[in-house]
Amino acid sequence: MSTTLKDIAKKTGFSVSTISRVLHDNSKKYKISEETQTKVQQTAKDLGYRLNTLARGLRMQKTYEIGLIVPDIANPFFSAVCKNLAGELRKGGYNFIVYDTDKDLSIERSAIKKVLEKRVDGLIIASVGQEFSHIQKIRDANIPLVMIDRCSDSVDVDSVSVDNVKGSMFAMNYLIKEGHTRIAFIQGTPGSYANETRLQGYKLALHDTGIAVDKHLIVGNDFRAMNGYLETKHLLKLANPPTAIFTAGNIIALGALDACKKAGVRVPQDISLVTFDDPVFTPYLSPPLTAVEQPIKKLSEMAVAILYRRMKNHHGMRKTLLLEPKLNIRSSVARISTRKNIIHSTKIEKN
Amino acid sequence: MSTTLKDIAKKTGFSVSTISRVLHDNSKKYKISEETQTKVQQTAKDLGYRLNTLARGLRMQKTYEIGLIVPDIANPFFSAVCKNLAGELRKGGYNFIVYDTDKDLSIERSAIKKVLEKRVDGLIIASVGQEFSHIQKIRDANIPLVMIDRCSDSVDVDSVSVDNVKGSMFAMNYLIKEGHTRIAFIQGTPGSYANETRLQGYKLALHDTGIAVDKHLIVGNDFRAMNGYLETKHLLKLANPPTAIFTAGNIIALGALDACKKAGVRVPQDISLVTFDDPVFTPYLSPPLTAVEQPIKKLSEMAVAILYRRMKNHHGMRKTLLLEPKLNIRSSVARISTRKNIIHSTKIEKN
DNA sequence: TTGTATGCGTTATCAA
DNA sequence: TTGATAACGCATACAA
Repeated sequence: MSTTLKDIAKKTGFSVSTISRVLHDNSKKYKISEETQTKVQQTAKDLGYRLNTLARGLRMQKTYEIGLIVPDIANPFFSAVCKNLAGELRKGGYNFIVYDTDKDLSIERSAIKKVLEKRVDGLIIASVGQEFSHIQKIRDANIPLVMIDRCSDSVDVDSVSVDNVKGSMFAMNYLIKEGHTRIAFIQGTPGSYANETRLQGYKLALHDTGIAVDKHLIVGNDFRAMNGYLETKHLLKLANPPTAIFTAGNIIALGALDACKKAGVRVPQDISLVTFDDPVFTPYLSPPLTAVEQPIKKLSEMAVAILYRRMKNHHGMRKTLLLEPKLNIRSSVARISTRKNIIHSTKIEKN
Repeated sequence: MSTTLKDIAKKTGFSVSTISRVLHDNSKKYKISEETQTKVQQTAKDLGYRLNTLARGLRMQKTYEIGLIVPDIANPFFSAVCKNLAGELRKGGYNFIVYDTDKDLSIERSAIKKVLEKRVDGLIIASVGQEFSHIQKIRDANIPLVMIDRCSDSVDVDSVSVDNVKGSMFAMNYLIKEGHTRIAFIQGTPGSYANETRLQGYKLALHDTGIAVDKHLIVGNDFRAMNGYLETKHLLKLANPPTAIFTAGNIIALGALDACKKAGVRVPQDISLVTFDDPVFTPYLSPPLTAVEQPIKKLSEMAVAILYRRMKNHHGMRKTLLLEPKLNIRSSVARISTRKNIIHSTKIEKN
């Protein structure tokens, strides 16, 4: 097996405590002679000594590990969050363990179990679904925890997330300002936090400007490209089609764009398109898409900051942060006049 | 603190071993009475007992954890690998710890150190750079290890990777078959494994078909969009510009496409474009890009399979797998005749 | 069917 | 300046 402090002790003739002190302590504290220090360090190197964090963690009741639980690490949003968190935590001397729950609540439950069994010092979680009682339980067990990309008043847990409602409203208000009134919303997975909040923003913006919500213009059922494609095709065939489409996620937008292209409908001349979420490729599409960007770096920094705070003080007040997204205006939206609107819809009807 | 076996023992009156057996053993082995079982399980639940994997790992010399070290988890390729590995390992009852080295060798070194200190049962690593002696050392320490997306004859380590050379050749041969002879290569980061192997395939394909390598057509220096943009702009201005561009990575291709669009050069009518790597968005670009797809799922499955094999047998023969990529032909390449070639280059010169 | 005792590798307390 | 010893929580060989 691997070398232990004991092995080094035997070899050098010193005691285990001495070895431990020169190897892992801020050894100066104990006034250990230069001589023994170098001797110990040398034989440690010779024997290929390697700290055993299991033993240390057990003894110290601290692992310097943070657990991260996300629904889908292949989603660019979460992989970016993951990367930023990693960098941020590294600064503080923490490592982290990632769990991908594959958007499955039962996997999420077992991930939580596993991560707690590992005695992580803290937990960052983007839960699936809208029901957070199992997360409340963790909090109640006094394990430092912060929810990200999700927040709920029904639960007493620290959280930092992006204001999806506001993001949607930014997009919608822009569309409305450009003269659009018939705006479709292609949803992601109904019931998911991201979808429901974005939908809410969509409705709110319409409501605020006195535009009636047309149920026929709210379509779709998941975050994939095919959904965007099919629903766009459907929307274009409507008797009174929308002049703009707002999609709940960028992959949906890809499908929507494709459907337009295949139907010979030009973006933005014939129809405008805006999407939530703004990964690397949106500026390079044809046309470059106007999109709602989420402040990922900020989100990660804040999550870590709040987690540290909670680790220091288990009983402080709950803290919830709502970060503001940003609308990146590019070339997928055209200003519209009533007249143009009519011409446009006539043209579409032939399709 | 949290409840331990001891606590349950005290409360129920049984010994710690009994508690341990009913809670973590395949308890039937020991013929423990139904009565005590239910009693123990009940109080375990009441007290909110949670296994401590540190203690168990220390005792059993096994952690059921696999370390994963990648250069950049925000890169769609690696985040997909990560996701697939997670699923694959979960099947076998293993968890995993991810480290993002941010393409930094010193971070990689410390990540390796950390992960070994955690006494992972195995390690999967996509190292940065081309020099693998530090990885050889891990192997020499008899820690089950498999390199992914990288392989080297200079090192005695299991590995599974994609045949980048072949991938490049697929792309190049297709271009050549379509009549192209002046084909530019926009590199990623020189010295990186991905870049060097892809470059090698580029050169080899030219060599095999008797086309001389023109050094002026090999340009670029990193995997980012700006690099693709700048170098494409430069290539288009050449006195004798290429009729096709092959980019070492998809983000480079985004920049290249953008440069063409801004210069009024049509893809594929005026210039053809092929790229290595094929994430979700390539089919949705204008035009949909012909691209080399890497077999990520297969790569992950094989990596885990080889790792398991190595965990069972420390001293088996070295195994290196080279997976075949696949060329997805879409609409970014045009057949070319000599005449068209000349017209094309004249047109470009005005730019 | 259940209990006792030991050790995994480390740190911390107390003593020398 | 260094050492002996206990404890962290668990699993297991051996006893009963």
